[in-house]
Amino acid sequence: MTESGGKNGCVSKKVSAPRTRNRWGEGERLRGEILVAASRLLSGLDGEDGLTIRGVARAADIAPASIYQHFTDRAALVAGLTDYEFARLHAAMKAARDRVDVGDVVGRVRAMLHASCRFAMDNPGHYRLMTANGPPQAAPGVRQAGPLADVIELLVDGFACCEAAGITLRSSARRAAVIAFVGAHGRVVLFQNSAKHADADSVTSFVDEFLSLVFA
Amino acid sequence: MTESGGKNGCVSKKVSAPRTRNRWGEGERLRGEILVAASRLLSGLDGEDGLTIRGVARAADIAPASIYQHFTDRAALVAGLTDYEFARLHAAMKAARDRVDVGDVVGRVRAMLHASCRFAMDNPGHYRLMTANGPPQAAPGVRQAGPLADVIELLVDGFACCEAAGITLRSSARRAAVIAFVGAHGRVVLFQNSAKHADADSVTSFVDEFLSLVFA
DNA sequence: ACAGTTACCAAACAATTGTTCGGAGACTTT
DNA sequence: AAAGTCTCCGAACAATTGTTTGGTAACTGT
Repeated sequence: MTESGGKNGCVSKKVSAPRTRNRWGEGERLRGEILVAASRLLSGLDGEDGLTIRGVARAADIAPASIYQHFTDRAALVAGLTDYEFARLHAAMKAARDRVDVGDVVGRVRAMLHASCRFAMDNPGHYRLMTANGPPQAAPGVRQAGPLADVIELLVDGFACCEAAGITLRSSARRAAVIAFVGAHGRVVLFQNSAKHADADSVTSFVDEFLSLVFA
Repeated sequence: MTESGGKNGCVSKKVSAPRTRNRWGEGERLRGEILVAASRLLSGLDGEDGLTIRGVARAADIAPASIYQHFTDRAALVAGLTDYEFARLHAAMKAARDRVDVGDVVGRVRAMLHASCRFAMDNPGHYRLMTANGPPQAAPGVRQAGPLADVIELLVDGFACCEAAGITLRSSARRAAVIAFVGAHGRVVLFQNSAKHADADSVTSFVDEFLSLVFA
């Protein structure tokens, strides 16, 4: 209770005792820093219960009140963080895909799936947050399917390229994309529930086997 | 809200104002009721944040202190609830399997998967709780793989029966079980994230298509 | 140099949480 | 009937939470 003290809170690292510096002209900047701090904090403790306004403020080394300039609510915060994380995943998959030669169509799909798995395994808390909140969108119809759809669309494109290259799928491209993504996701969840986190490679190899099922 | 009041909480149904009845001889009975109440409460709001000691006590219409006779901690409560839910899932799958003729080996596997999907779709909060807490088992080695392993073993048995009946799989029975379970789980998650919860049948049909991939 | 805007914060508010302690009431034993 | 035990509860404790209000410092335009 009184440990906040006011002057010098005896926290572990940067006490931030007097106060943090200010910046000018870019109010939007703090928003990004808040998101980054929230992301880092979510990495530490993987439960979404720890994602509290005050906790984020502590992680970002700012005052709790400062968050309300950029997020009206705690709900808005987690929504913003969810979008942020989805953007990260989307970017990671895209980058992994573009790192593979354009001719290797199935290699590009595999790269995207592997990137997705790695993202999910590296930050389980984020992944849980992303998959936890889907339907409850009170806003009257601006977006309907959530940012998850964009990620899947990435895979649909990849499979469509495979089809265009003459490779036959055992389902439609969209169906194959859903199968692949869903399989990868499920396997990662299983990985996180297994006691021994020893082999992360087994997950990617599983994904490969999975892909061989939808092809051919 | 101030509706808690203090003296007389004006809750909706049974105010439980004076006090609840007592029972005799069976102290273990309340434990079950607590679990049931917690399960029901988790159904209402699907976040695991709402799973608070006081909330469970409110749902069970008992005093918060009464919980500590059966669960030392809040952690112990959620652990107990997790086990309880896994047992429910296990029982549901087993029952669905046994409802199919013993000769129809693939039908039995399908029944188990469908039961798993239905369970997950009917109670998303429970399912999230189950999949959220896997590894952190501080107890020195009584059980290692968690109750999820039992569920998967059920499927492994099913696929093994398929193999014994002469049906060829595209992977080993254990691998096929993991693939099938993981796919079903992932598909359900996707279903929960899709805005329109319209078609629950599409999930089960997806599972069927999925199964046709591991067979043949 | 003055007002105006931007960017941030300290302190307080009401509410809720986990947990503990000392009892009550119902039943059994003696 | 007295003592004992089992089962449960009321009330309090300290801590933490989301959110609001009223500022203060930095920087801008004029």
